[in-house]
Amino acid sequence: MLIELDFQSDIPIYMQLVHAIIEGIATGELKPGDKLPPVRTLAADLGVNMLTVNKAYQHLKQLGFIQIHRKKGAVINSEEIRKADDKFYKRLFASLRPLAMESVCRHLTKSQFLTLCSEIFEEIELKGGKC
Amino acid sequence: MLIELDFQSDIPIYMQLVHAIIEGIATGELKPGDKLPPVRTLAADLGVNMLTVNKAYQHLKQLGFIQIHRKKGAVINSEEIRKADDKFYKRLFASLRPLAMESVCRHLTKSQFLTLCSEIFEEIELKGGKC
DNA sequence: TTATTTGTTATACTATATGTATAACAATAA
DNA sequence: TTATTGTTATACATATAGTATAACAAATAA
Repeated sequence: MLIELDFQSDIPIYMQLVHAIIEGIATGELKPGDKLPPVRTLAADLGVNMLTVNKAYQHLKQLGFIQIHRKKGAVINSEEIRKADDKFYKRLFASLRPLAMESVCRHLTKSQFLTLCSEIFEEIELKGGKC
Repeated sequence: MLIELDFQSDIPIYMQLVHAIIEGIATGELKPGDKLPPVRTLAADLGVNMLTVNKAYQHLKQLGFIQIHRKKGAVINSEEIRKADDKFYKRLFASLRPLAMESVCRHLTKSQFLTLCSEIFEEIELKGGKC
């Protein structure tokens, strides 16, 4: 799995890592039971500190996407465990709201906004994700 | 215009302010030419520091939503100035992507995601916004 | 011209977040 | 037992967020 980091981005490195791995799960590249690389290995590969990778893994664990065992390492969770719950809906809604608001201010129609969203989902389908 | 802040939120206060004002513009509550309160006044009303409000105004100016004059204060820009440009599309896309990815991981279908977005736009329309 | 309003800037301080660098600790599978 | 792996601790640097005060600067209105 190829992970590209943008060290100039205002998005923290550990968050970019979280996003990359979630994208891997969404597209089916990472399947339940798959192992993530050891923190030391991934840190070396990406040229970042071990603790940065560890922070990303902890975050993914918190979100329910992986389980972490000593020695076994980080493993992708089963699909059941990561189902959308009320907490997620609230977070999703709270994230989408300001984006929609600014879009309306900038004269994007509802239709244009939905089309943009559709494009993202089509990209996921193209890579093998089911949605 | 009523602005409610959540001091416990992980979203910075100045950013919550930015969102609130953008929402006001989206719904039509704030129209081109309308004045925002002086930084001191708004800061006092909200119980935050003057510089926090100033930061929000600077951010809104940067985004093209307001103009700031000495003495006259902050004024909502004309609709033309805040049209969506390539920079905004990129930002919007970059923000939507991880949300869509995580949604797919949590078994939201494309259709469910689009419905959720639609609800937000309907809320905007209900409040008088055009989209 | 003068006074007032308003945004702007400067300084200082606190707390938190992000990231690096090292090193040691602890569990567990082989 | 040993090697691997996650975990934790320290220390450090930098940036962000927010508060508190105060002074500066422009522009409008009297």
